[in-house]
Amino acid sequence: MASLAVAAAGSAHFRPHQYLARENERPEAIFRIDEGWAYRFHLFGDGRRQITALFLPGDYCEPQWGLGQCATQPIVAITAMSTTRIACPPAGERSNEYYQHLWTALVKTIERQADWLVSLGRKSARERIAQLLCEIYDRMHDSGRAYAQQCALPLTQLDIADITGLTPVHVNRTLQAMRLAGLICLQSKWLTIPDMDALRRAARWPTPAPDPVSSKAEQLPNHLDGG
Amino acid sequence: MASLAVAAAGSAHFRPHQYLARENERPEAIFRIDEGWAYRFHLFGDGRRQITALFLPGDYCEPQWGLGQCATQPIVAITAMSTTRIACPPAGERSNEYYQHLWTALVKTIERQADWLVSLGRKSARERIAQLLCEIYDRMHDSGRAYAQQCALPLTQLDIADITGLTPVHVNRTLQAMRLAGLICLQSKWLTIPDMDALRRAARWPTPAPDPVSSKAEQLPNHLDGG
DNA sequence: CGGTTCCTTGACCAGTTTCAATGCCCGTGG
DNA sequence: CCACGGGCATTGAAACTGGTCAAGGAACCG
Repeated sequence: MASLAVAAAGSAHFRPHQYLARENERPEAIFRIDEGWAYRFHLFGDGRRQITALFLPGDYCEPQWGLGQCATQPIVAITAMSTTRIACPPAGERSNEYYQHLWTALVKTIERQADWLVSLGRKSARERIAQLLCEIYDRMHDSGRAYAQQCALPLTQLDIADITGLTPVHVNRTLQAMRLAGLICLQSKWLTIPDMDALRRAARWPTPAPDPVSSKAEQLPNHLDGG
Repeated sequence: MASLAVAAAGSAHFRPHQYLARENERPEAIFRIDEGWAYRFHLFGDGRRQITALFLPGDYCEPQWGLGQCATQPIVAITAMSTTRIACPPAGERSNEYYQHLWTALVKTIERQADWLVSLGRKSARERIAQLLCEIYDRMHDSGRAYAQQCALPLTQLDIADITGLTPVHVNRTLQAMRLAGLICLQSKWLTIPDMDALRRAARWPTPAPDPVSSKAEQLPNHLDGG
């Protein structure tokens, strides 16, 4: 994707666990990620944590700042990162190109979050983890950072737990089961997917359309009949 | 909020359970909702369903169509609806006002989804339902449709289940417990909240910042120390 | 090489689901 | 006017997925 080179204003680097933004802070620039990973999260007073977005190389972090919004959730680096700063111009000086570019990124964010809502709301532990790995692989692939069936995966099991809404212990057990089933191979922060289709099936993602012949009416919510 | 009257092009009405959009359809207009409720959802082949967005009066449905995207998930009306159509102009004819207006709506969507991710990933049944009711009340209040401590709530318990990622049976039990606890009063599609603060506390929402004095380091994930 | 972080495993527990059945409410039609 | 039927709410009992607590071991880093 052509990037917003016009507005580029220098670069920024972050170390692991360093904050890219804190809650209620007004960022003065959007970061285009050239290298490294980060995540957005919510932390409860009692220690529960939920990660609500993953930022991979090629992503904008975060496009919604472009209209002068405050950051609503903190963002921290997972790995060392190198990014390009894209200044947030005042209202009068925003080009159509600027809007369209970030708009596209916003829409992608919404779609990914919607997929995640489905995952957290209705999928089993194995399905959630499979979906996460599929999504990560696809995104790494799309940005040219996957090789053969492999890509980097710098997440700890605790991170995976806080993305998928599970406990680290259960993530561990589920990963082991998936390894045993030959679905994945995961060692030293490196992910190998021997059979992508199998993993996608395990994730129920992307969702294959239900067969219109075999799917009987009674197995669907019957108030979805289209009025 | 000033609406995009400029681009308004007639109105559209829907009956309960009628589709506003189907998957992979390219909508020719955005609907500004004047009256009625709708939701976006994902349906699995095996019957599981997850609702990923709720559209209430005053909302745009869906701002992301404004760039010519396809609908990625179907949307159906909950109640009878009346809406105003807002044409999606081709790339060359989009005003800055158009972009800013819908941008704001997109960002709000992202924030609501992020809150929902936290809810589905880390909250108990009671917290999720409390959060849902808080959010609905707030949104109805903001659009001038709440009176005293009350507002309409045209959702069935099955709908609530598919929003909160629970089973209808458990929603029923949890609602009863909340009624018993005096947190809510819910009858004939009408919601009364005797004590908004109590309900907000039950929802852990909006999240009160953890007390910097009493929150010891060891009860927080210790890799969030800011690098 | 010492300390910290992360992974792994076991035993037990709890919140939520599943299955099944009953009853209510309400719109429809005889 | 009342019987019927469908969707929805309610309840109980049993099962299960995933959570909690606890401890040992491997891997990593300065």
